[in-house]
Formats: sequence, structure tokens, C-alpha cells
Amino acid sequence: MKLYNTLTNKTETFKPIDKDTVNMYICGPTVYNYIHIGNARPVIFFDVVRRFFEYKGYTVNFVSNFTDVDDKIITKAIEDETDEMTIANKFIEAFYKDAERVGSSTKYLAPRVTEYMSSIISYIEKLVEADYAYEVDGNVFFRVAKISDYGILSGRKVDDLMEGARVEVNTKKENPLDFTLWKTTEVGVTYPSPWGEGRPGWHTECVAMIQDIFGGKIDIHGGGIGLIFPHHENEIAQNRAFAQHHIANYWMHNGQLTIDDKKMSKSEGRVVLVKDLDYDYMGFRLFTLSTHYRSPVEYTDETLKHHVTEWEKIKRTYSQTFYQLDLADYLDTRTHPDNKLKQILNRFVAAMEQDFNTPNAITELQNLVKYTNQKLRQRDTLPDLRAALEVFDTFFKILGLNPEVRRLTQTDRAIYMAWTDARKNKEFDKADRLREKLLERGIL
RNA sequence: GGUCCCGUAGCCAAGUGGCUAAGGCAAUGGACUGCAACUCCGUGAUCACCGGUUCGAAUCCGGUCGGGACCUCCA
Repeated sequence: MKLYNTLTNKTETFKPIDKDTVNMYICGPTVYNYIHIGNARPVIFFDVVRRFFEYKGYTVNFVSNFTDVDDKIITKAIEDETDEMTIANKFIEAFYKDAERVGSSTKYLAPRVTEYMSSIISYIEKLVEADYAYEVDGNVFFRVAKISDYGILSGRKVDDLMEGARVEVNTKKENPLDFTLWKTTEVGVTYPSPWGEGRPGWHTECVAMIQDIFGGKIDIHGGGIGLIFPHHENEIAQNRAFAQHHIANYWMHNGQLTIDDKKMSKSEGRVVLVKDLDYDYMGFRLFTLSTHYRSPVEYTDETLKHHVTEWEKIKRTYSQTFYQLDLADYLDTRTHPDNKLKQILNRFVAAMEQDFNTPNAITELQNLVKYTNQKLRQRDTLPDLRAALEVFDTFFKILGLNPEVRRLTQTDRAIYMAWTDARKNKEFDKADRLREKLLERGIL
């Protein structure tokens, strides 16, 4: 298994800390709004990462947080004349709904900042004690200058950052690059701390949660490419101070989803919410997986439609195969794949092992579709079709695609038989009526 | 101003030093078919441009043009 590590800028062989186990943490959303389709990309991609590791036999401990204490949430609560918790709960629920819509599992540990406040505070306390952080008037800042390799993840040099730093409004900081760990505030919900009432900064929650949940270093830390700097860089800095290591062995980042070649922007009207997508969600999932995760993916109606059509084609072949086998009472028979099928499966897995090359994996899915369609046109191919169906199931499970096919009922079978007979007897009017019924039932 | 990424056929998209540059969509020719749909077979690119390194480059280096990201909350 090879994967690209942002920390080293290299594609490396994956070696878990504990054999057979993958501990991974993905930065989750700040819950102040519905997620847009760009937010869905990591939700889909890292779900596939987990699914593939599970396919490989690993036990995957998957954690992804919700940031439910944040200025945006407070702003939204004031706007809506309600409280922060209500806003957070509403959008967490909406997030789960959207994640399920795009085919991602929601069965994982999802810690919330409000639940980890004491862990976050004690993490900051330790940084202060170790002199890596300092308090000024109830605010706590991280002392970036004490981290010798600051910039290691994002490939930046402290000097360059200093040059780029704009006029610093917060004159309380020793250094413009220092970031906030805790801040005093008069607006919105606050929590008691050794430095007075206030709220945690954004960068500490993830490291504190990882420390609390996993008890130290994890295998994979992931998120969108936009998080590399400053968020993940700052996580690393804090953890270097806290535990003298980089928190995770592998850092994975997905590229952005763009519209008109630019990232989504609410203020410029370039945003599409997941809940508002007017297309099949499996088609959307296929669309996001059709480009390598580290490349940007450009969203257009045309491209999405293309993948919706592609998904329909895949689903059609799958369901036809399923029904043919069901009609022949062959679904519960076990058969072995022939060499061609084995090759398709092997290539699929090899593509996934090459830094999750889902585009190439999908090419194998298409090869499987072609293979199966060829078999469907030939006689006496039930064993091959049964084996192909199993490969389909494997691919779907890894990619998180669901063709939603069910076993035929007695009524379904009766209609199907009648249709076949009518065609045989050249009763075409009758056959067409029966075909309509089968189409309605989703069987043809 | 600083740092960095990208530019492959009409469209989507692999490939990052070496067989005739994967695959899909669209288009087009053919086959199958009671009709339609579906499906199957065939047909297309020298890789933005210029120069260099090399026996050999889409793949490495330099430059030009074009697009984008980050440096401030942002997946």
C-alpha cells in the first residue's frame, strides 16, 4: 500500500503503528451551515480510504470531529435568535443526512469541542507550563518561534511567512505568526478556564481530541488541502511542543472542488449545497472519485451528468446480472472467477494500493461492466455471471456505491415469465404492456 | 510582494524517463433486435509554447503564455 504523505512530499509505503490497525483522524466541519459539494469531497474520499483498509483486513478506528464552538456559529445563532447548541445540533444532523446521501458511512466516533473542553484546556495548560504558550490579558498564544521545524508540513519558511504577514492588528502577540489557543470574548457562549472566561482557538481541538482518544500518535491525519496551512501546521507545532512528535505518520489532503476553475465561495455565488444537488447522489459520488483525490476537480453540470449516466450504465449491468441469476435460482451458488475476472479484480486493488488511484480503479469497474455485458449476451454463462456479481459487490463495497437491487418477488417472476412467453408467441402488444410493468418495478 | 500547484483528443481523465500515450462520454461506421431501449465490435491525440539535459521525455531542467491556491476564517 502506497500513499502520498504531505509531511514528506513523497509517496511512501504505508506501515501502521500497530499491525492490523489503522488509526485515522479527519478534520470535520464547523457546523454553522449545510455542507456544500466541496465539503463532500473529503467526506467521500476518506470514507473510501477507510473502506479500502477494511477490505485489506485492517481494523480501522475512524474519528472525525465537529467544531461546534466557533465565531461563525455564534454569528449564526445571533442571526437566528437562538443559541449555539441549537445551531450546532441542527447542522450536525444535516451533515449526517448529507453524508449518508452521498454514500458515506456515519458510524464512527465524532467528538465535539463542547464535549472535550476540559481536554482542550488541560492541553493548553501543559503548553503554557512548558513555556510554549503565553498568556496575555486572558488570551493564550502559541510561541511559534520555539518550534524549529515550523513550516515542515506546508513547505513554508518562517522568513517567508514573516514577509507575507500583513499588519498585525493583535498587538498582544509576541510574534505575528503566533496563533491563538484561548481567547477572551464578550460575545456568545464562553467557558471557564484558568485564564478566565473564553473560548478555545480552532487549532487545539484536533490535537487534544487525538491525544484523548488515541493516546498519542496516529497513523493518518487527513482533511482538505485548505487545512494544510495554518491549521495542520499549527497542530503539528502544538504537538511537537506537547509530545515531541508530529501527531501522525501520514498526512493526507484532498484537492479542492472548483467551479469556473475557482474554489467555491459563498460571497461570490459559486456554491452548490449537497442537499440541493438535483442529481443522483451515487452519480455524484462516482464523479468525485473519477479524479485522483489530490487533483482539483472541476464541477460542471455536463461533467456531473456524464457520471450520472455512467452510474446508470453500471447499475443497469449489475441489476440485469442480479435478476438473471435470481430468475435462474443461481444467486446462492458459489463459483470461481475466470482469469479475465481475476485480472480485473487484481488491477482494481493494485490501483487502489497506488495512493488510492480511484480513476484507474473505476476503469476496472468499467472493464467489469464490459466483461459482464459480454457474458450476458452469451448462453450458459451463469457461473461467470455469478462470479462477476461478487466482484461487483467487492468494488461497490470499497467505493461505497450502492445499486439498490432487491431479490425478485413471486409476482416479479410471474410477470417476467409472462413477458418472455408473450415475446416467444409474438404477442407484442401484451409483451409491451408487461415490459412496462417490469420497467416500473425496476427489473428491466 | 513572497511561497506553491496545474495546462494530455470536442468533453471527463490515467500515465511522471523507454513497448504502437489507459479508460469513459460525445461523434461516426457496423452487428444484435418485433419495435424502442440496452448491449457488443471498429474508428480519434505526440501530450500549452520555446529551448536544454539524455541513446531516449508528455514525464527532468530553464524560459514564455494561460489558469489556480496559500500567506487572513475557509475542505
